[in-house]
Amino acid sequence: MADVGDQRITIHEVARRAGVSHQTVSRYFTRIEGLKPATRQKIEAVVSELNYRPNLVARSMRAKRTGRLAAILPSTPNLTHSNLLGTLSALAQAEGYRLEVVTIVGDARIRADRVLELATSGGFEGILSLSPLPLDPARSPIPIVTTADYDEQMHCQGELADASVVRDIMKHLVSLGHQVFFHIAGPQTYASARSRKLVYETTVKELGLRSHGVADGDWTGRSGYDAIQELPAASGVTAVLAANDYAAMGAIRAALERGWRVPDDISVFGWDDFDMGRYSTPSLSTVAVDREALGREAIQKLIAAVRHDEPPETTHGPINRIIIRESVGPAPHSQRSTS
Amino acid sequence: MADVGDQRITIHEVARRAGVSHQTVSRYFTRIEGLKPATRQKIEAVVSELNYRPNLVARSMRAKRTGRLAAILPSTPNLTHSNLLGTLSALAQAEGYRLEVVTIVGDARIRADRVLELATSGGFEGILSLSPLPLDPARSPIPIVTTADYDEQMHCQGELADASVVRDIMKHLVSLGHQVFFHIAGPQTYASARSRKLVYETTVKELGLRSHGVADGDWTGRSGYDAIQELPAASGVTAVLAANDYAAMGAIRAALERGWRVPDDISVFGWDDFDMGRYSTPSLSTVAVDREALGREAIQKLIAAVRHDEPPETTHGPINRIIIRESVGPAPHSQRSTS
DNA sequence: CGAACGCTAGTGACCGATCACTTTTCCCGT
DNA sequence: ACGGGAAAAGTGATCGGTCACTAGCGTTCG
Repeated sequence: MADVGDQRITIHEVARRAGVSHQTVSRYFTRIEGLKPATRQKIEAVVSELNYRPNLVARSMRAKRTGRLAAILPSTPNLTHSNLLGTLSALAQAEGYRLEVVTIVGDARIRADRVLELATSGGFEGILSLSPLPLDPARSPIPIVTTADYDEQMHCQGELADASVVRDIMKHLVSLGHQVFFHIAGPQTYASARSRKLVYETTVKELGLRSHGVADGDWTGRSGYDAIQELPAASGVTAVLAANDYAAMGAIRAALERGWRVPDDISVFGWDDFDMGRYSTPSLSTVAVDREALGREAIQKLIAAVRHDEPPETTHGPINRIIIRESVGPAPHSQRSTS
Repeated sequence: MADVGDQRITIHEVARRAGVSHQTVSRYFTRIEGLKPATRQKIEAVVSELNYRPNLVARSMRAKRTGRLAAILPSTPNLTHSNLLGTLSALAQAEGYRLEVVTIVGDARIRADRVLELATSGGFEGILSLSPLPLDPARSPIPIVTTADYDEQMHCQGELADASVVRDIMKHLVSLGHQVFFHIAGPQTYASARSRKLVYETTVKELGLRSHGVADGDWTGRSGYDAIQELPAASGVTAVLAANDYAAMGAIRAALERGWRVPDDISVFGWDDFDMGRYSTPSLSTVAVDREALGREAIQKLIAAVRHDEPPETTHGPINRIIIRESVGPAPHSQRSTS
């Protein structure tokens, strides 16, 4: 048994047993080169015998540099974040940082509090938030970057990308003969949800389309289901744009239950390209978001901020890619006419 | 405007400005009572003016007690963990601990390494793992508890619960006239996947059923899709048990594409009760897992270990609940041997 | 009235690492 | 053989808090 009596092994204990000074042991862990082979061997033996590992808390207190970044995830499961996290982690690692992914549960105020706590805790050098935060970054002693997907400011420029896709979708639907539209929105606390709604409404006006309006949703299947179920029978809606794939799934279910065929009577678009959408019947038309590109950009921005470097110029290609699957088709010829 | 020149504000600076000793400021943050109102007010004023918050790294170095627990999530999206995390967080908070949820990406070895690093970092008092870890808990200086869902040892006793559900499902299918079964398994690194497979095979023998065997899956929709697509046309399989809902969705898709009606020609069972399963067509028969109960139990066990208390006796009710939806029906051209 | 006690506040050591600086050792050229 | 300089190793201070102990002061009670 290595450690006896609940006593944590310290660098001094290792130094004592190896017959060297504590500083030499410290060097062993920070700059491997610059030690005589004999010395290194002595230390190595003791370290592996005691199974010693430096106390990172103590290290980071003295050294200031912890080499750790935190990625804040929302607790809502509306993100396919697995790939994204892998990418982020790898990128951070390549730059010499470790990425710790932290999920914070609770309402907006609690989450902002906890993030501020993380920021002032001294444990991290920078924070990357993947969810909206009602937080003034100036109150934080370390850089906080919000991903482009949710960042207000970035959306002023990123809006074009988002906008063009929503417009593209609607134009495509128009070319298939659709004329009456319906939008199931996401929570308006999310900039991305706000943006999609805004562009939807703008495009309706711009192209002179008819819209049955916008339903308030919350990303869930139920919200999509309810929205369609409450649609008047004579609304004439033939094209539905849902805020994400869950809502779209619910919408399709409700439509089928009302006896509307999808896509023969009504077309449905989702957003996010969740795994399940490919395998459901009908399979889901959706928008694949290149979250990797967004994440890459965000973490590069963060690392630059941590290092007090100039932020890298943002050069991303197309972020959103439209995927047409079975849930979208031509508008029914028989005009189920007006309200 | 608060902090000037990148200089972190320390407790001494606060003490100086408030005209008290650093220890008094420390008391202000640890034990609010025991300060004269006048003193407290002076400190409060300075604290809010400077926007000071204690450095948690320094605090936990001296105090040893960090009050923080880490919950390790797998990066695979096969868990509906949102509710669970809320529950865990609340329970921990009630016991005076803060729960930090950490997602670790990478293969098993990397993840074990990172967990060990977290354990020895001094930042946490205990670790709760929601994914399998190839790690010897004895190597960790702090308690590591794995949730019942994945823990080898617990499964020896928890197996009954799991087993009875798989058996119940199969018995139900038999009562509907099904005789030829097929199992799409999950990764065998997961104890839960192993257990389901084991019980499947046992029950096949026990009830004298015919089985087309077990396909190796990885929780994904694709693995379910491929498994069904590769099924020989004359296999005679009429009942499929998938390891989770994703695989089940893929299986249904493949079946439909081969011209098999679900559930008229073939019945499919999932596992996990994901949101989408309720809204897909056909809706998915599945098993709802009371992860909250599992999580509650696990975190209580962890906190007991951290405090060197006796572990609480495990008293959970039924964990798994079978949900029958449209994807399951009577066997085709029924030669029912029913009850 | 004084000793005992409780409450509030202060002093200096200490947690376990690294940093800055100093001392010792080693190697090499003349 | 020796001086010089680089490489290796050591010494003590330090990061920002809390802990253990002590000092001052007002209140209570014998």
